[in-house]
Amino acid sequence: MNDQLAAYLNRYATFQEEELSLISTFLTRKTYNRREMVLEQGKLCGHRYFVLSGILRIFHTNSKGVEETNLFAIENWWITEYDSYINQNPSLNSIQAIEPTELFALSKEDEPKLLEQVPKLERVFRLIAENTLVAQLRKDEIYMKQSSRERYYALVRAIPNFAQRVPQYMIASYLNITPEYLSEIRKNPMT
Amino acid sequence: MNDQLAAYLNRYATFQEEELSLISTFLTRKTYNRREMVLEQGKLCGHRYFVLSGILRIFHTNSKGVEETNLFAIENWWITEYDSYINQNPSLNSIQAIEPTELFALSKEDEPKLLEQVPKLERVFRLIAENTLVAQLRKDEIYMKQSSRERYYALVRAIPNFAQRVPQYMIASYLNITPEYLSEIRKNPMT
DNA sequence: CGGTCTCTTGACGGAGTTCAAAGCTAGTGG
DNA sequence: CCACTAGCTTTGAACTCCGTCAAGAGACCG
Repeated sequence: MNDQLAAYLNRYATFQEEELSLISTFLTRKTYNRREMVLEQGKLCGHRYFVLSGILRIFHTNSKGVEETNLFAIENWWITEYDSYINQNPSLNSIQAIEPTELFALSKEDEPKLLEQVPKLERVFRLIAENTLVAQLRKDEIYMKQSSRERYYALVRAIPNFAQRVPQYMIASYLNITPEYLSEIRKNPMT
Repeated sequence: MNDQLAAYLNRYATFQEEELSLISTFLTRKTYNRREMVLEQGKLCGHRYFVLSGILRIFHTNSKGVEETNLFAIENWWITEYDSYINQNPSLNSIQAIEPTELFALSKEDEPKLLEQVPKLERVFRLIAENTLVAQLRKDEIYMKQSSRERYYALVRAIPNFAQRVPQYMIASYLNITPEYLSEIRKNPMT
């Protein structure tokens, strides 16, 4: 079992070496290049992903042909296109590697088998979902009630180097502002 | 066991009558009047709630003394102040009944005991958490990328009678617009 | 019925958008 | 290893959505 994932899982429950090895057999390690697609808009999302290194983004192209970035995932995050993965609807979003990215993939078909063999993971996956929900609710509060400038600096403070690793137009879309206005914000940090 | 909750749980897994009765013993049924507080801002949130009838809202009073409503919960929703419940931080939000409301409460201390006695619920709670996350992500997409007018009508369409059951200033806050502007939107439905 | 809470109206201002064009940068191929 | 080019970022002017403030009109409760 990969050390990084083992350390991650042990934050949620205590796993024996054999359990970790067993879990490994259900995971596929994959590598993506810069800008490579992990999932295409319109397809079914059949996997959950655990990011080992790099950055993924979830986005779609809207009716005007403009990309809208909804989520990022960095190291040590589980991510998937939840609606498509859970309800097996065609995915409204694509998933793309921004940097060269390494990840583990767990398939939708394997998930129930894995949970049967390692029931402890049922709880771990619940806790992950709940923590993701708390993070999303926190994002909500920040993005609903704060100004664009505050949202930008909240993001920059939260993740060091993020602004250097991700193109500005993706950050602008995630923050729900235009690239032009983000450019202005960066020019005058503290009006 | 209450029929309504039994029907709800059976959507996620198959439960025997004895299991349902056992679950019942962990739940406390409570009734709240219009405008009564279920949880006060600043306290620890020690329960999850399943709404049988009525409406709850999660809100807080900001530094300017203005109420900000973050979430509503109607019939057949589980709700709690997630950050406080999960991480046992003092709650940043209050929970309040908008209408006379009936609910079941499950306490934080009882939850592990219940899950031990009915392990099947581990999976059910995971699915509930994941569905709540999907709903929240969907809200995010709508509220980040659509205009105030579109957000309002999306909400009205999604939940029949909602605008009649909830005061406008709470809806305005939830939609992140001023009551004044919501009033104008309602005056000119389709500019 | 009286008072408080809620909703509406209107004038004004500012944060953020749109559009168009120019300036950079970083991959790509020669 | 350099030059080209496509894509990204910056600039600026005009415009618009929506917030703020203040005052009035309903509506609901005891």
